[in-house]
Amino acid sequence: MSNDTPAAPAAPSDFIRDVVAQHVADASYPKILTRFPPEPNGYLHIGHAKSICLNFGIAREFGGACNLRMDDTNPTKEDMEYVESIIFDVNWLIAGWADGVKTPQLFHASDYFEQLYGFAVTLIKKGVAFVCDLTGEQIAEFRGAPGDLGRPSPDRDRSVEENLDLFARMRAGEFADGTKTLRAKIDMASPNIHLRDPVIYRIRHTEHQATGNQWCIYPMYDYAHCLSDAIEGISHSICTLEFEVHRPLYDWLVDEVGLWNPRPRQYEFARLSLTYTLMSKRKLLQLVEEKIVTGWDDPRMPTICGMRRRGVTASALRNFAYHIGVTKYMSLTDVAVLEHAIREDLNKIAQRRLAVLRPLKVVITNFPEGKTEQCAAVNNPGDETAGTREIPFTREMWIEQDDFMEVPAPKYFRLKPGGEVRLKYAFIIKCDEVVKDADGKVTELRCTADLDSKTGGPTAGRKVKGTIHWVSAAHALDGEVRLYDRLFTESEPEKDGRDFKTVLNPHSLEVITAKLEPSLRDARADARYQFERLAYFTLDADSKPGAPIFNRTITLKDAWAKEAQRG
RNA sequence: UGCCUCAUGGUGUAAUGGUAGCACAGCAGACUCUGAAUCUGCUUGUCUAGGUUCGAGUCCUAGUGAGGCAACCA
Repeated sequence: MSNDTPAAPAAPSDFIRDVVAQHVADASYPKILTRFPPEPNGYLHIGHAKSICLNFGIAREFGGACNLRMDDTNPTKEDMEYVESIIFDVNWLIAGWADGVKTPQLFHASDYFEQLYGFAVTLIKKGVAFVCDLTGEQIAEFRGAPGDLGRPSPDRDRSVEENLDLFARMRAGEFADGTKTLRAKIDMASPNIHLRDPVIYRIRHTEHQATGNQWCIYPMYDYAHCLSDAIEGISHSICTLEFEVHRPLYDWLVDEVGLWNPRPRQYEFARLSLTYTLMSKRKLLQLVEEKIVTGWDDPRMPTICGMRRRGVTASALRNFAYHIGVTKYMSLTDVAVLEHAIREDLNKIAQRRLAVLRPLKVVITNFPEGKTEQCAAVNNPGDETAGTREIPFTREMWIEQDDFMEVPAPKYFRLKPGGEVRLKYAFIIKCDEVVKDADGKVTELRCTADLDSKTGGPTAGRKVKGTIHWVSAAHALDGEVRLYDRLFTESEPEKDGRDFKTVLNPHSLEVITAKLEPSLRDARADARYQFERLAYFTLDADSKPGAPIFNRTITLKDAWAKEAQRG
C-alpha cells in the first residue's frame, strides 16, 4: 500500500538464478558479484539489455553487486566514444532499479594489464606457457581441424629462461606485430580446439584507448577475461552460449594461476534473437555506414540509444527482459512481446493528447464563427492525479481522414454521410454534406453539432457508436511527426542467408506535418504522449521551440485495422 | 567428419520424479466519450523409439532436428 517505487517482480526462476540461489544457500561466496563486460567497439543494443538485466538483476535479487567492465583488450577496435555511450546506456537502463547494486567504480580489463603480465610470467615459470614464433597462418595449420589432431609448435619446448627473456622483450617492443605470441601449453590433441595451445598474448604496436602507448603486447580475451573476473572477485561470470566451448580454458587458466578460492565460474545463456530485428554489431554498423538509417541512435535501430530516442522507456525494456526469461535454447522471440512491454508501460505513464495526422476539414455549421468553447480533457484515464486540461473547440475543425468514409465499410462506425459520431470531450456531430473538389476528392465535411451533448449537458448521455479525435483549425499547432515502423518486411531478415537489404521496409519512416492540439506547444522531452486513438509519441531532440518534432514510439493496438483487412 | 550444447502450444517460458501452468499472439464476448485500456472465456503443447519407476516433460539409452566451435576478435 505504499507509494514507493513498485516492488520488484518476483524473481523469475531460471537455471542461472537457481545456481546462484544454491550458492547463496551454501555460502559458497562471501558475496554474489556479477559483471557486465562489453567490449567498447560499438553501441549497446537490446541483446545487451537482456544481459544487463540478468547481471544487475541477479545482483539485486541476491544482495550482491555488479561491476561494469570494459573488456578492452584489443586496441585496434576500441574507442572512447563507445566507452562513453556504454556507460550512459547502462546507467539509463538500470536507473531507479539496480543503480544501487552497480559498483560505483568503472572497471577495465586494461586496469589489470600489469597483473595479467605477472600471471603470464608465473605461467611461463610453471612451464605451461611459451613464446611461439609461428605465423598466424602456421598456428592455424598446426592447430588442425575439428576431428583431426593438432601438431605441436616447434617452439613448444623452449626453456623457461628463454621464454622469460623473449616475453620480456616482447613487452619491451623489440619485435614487430605478428612475429611472436605467448601461448598456453595445454593439449594439441584436445578435441576442444580452444585447448590446443591457445594464444594468450599478441604483439600490437597500437595506441590503446585507456592505456595509451604503455603497452605493445595485449592479452587475448580468453586469457584476460577469466583472470579479470578472478581479480575482481566475480562469483558468477555470465556470458552467451558461443563461449561454452571456452569454459574449459577459462577454468584451466584460473586454476593454473591458482590464487583464488572461491573462484569465479562461467555460465552461458542463449543470446536474444528478435523477429524483424538485426542484432549483430557488424550488421548494425552496416546499417549506419550505408546510411540506411541516420545513425546508431536512429529510432528504428535496436540499439539502446535508438530505442530511447524512439521513446521506449527503460522500465519497458526491463519488463521485456523479465518476460523473455533466460535459457540455453536458441530461441527467436516475437517482437510483439517487446511491443507489448512498451505499450504496457506507456499506457500507464503517457499523457493523452489530441492530434490529427492526416487532416480533413470539418465545419460545424451551427457553431458560431469566432466563438471558442473550452472542453475539459483528461490527461490520463488510468491516473486521476494526472488531472485535466482544456482544449479549444471552434467552428472549423480538423479530423482524421480515416475517420470518415463516404461509402462506409461494413461494421464501420465512425463518420459517414448522415451519420453521427462523438467528438471526444466535446459534442456529437452529424454529417450533413460532403464537399468535393473537381477530382471528386473529399475536401470538407459540413456538420451540425448537438449543442447539448457535451459532457455535463442534457444529452451528454446519448449513445453514439463512434468517438473520434479532433483539433480546432484556428488553434492547431503544426508539428513534424516521424512515423517509424519496423525496418524489415520479413520476420527473419537474413533467413537462409538472404541479404537483409532485399527486405528493407520502404515505409519504415514516414515524415508528415500534423495538426496538434495547442497544449503540445509545451511538450516536454522527458514526457511520453499518447495521441488518442493513434499511437504513443515522444519529443525528438531535433525539436526547436515552437517547432516540435514527435517520434512515433509505437501504435496503439488497432482492432479496426484487422477487421478492415478482413473485409 | 570430431567435440560441446539444446529440444514443452504459433512464439517465449514454468513445472527440481507426483493435476502440464504463465505471458505474448490468435479467436469470441462484456464494457467503453480512445475500435485503446480493462474484464471474461476459448483454441493450441512435452521431437521419436525403447528402458527405469507405483508414477517420467523431468532419470537412462539410442535416434532425429537445431545451434555453437578450427581470429594473433570479443
